Amino acid sequence: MATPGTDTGIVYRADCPSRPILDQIADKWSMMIMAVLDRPRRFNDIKRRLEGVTQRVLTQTLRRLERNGMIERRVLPTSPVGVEYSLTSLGESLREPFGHLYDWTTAHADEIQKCQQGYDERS
Amino acid sequence: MATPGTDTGIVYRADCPSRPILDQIADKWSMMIMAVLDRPRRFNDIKRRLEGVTQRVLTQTLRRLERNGMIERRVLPTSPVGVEYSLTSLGESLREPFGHLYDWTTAHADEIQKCQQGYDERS
DNA sequence: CGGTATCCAGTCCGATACTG
DNA sequence: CAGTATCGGACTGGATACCG
Repeated sequence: MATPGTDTGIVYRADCPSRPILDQIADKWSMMIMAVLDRPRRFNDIKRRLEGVTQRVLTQTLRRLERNGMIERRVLPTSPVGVEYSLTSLGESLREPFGHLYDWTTAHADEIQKCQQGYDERS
Repeated sequence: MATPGTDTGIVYRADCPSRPILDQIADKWSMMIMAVLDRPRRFNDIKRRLEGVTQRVLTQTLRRLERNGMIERRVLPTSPVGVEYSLTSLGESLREPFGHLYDWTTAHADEIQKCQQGYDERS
């Protein structure tokens, strides 16, 4: 047995406050939506920028982000009606960590693909 | 209509290289596993630290992380057999962006909870 | 335009049992 | 210890239709 006293690693207990939050925000579409909201944008504008997202999923994700205080939903008094989504200051503050993650993915995309190929050939 | 020339926001095309990567790594368990791997750890050690994860899901997630080159799997010549997981240098480089995200969640946990309460009461 | 409602297929996930 | 195999239910996501 290893000396117990030296083992000080993280333990993610079920009641760890960051766990439910990661559940809510650390998914693909949430991150892409927030990346796209560099300024207020309307529903279909967002939809066009996230190639492949369905209306249903986009609506659901926007609702969840709104509930979590990341974005704000504003109905425009136009005809026909328009709806504009924008980042709150809370959401704005999340763009930076998300940005780091995004930068990391673009920087290491090739390396990851090579790892996958190697793994698949081995197995 | 807004002046088209000024609209330079991000568009996440389907062939954007970061999208499949986010699919693979931006999930709850992956992030928690990598946070826990501050040093090489064995399967059940990891399992104990991620309260609530099932053996099945942990195995699947570890396999995917291994395939993507984030972690390394090493069978220990012990009896009974042991298996040790550790971060690769690629995985190590991801801990920093993940760390930022984690710090953000802990820093804003209260604020998010209040937003959720407000939203739920309004609706 | 920006949704909601409904249906349905595919996927995920937990529980359980078994193995080298 | 560290898995694999299997099964059934829950949840998710896509397609479609319809609405204010």
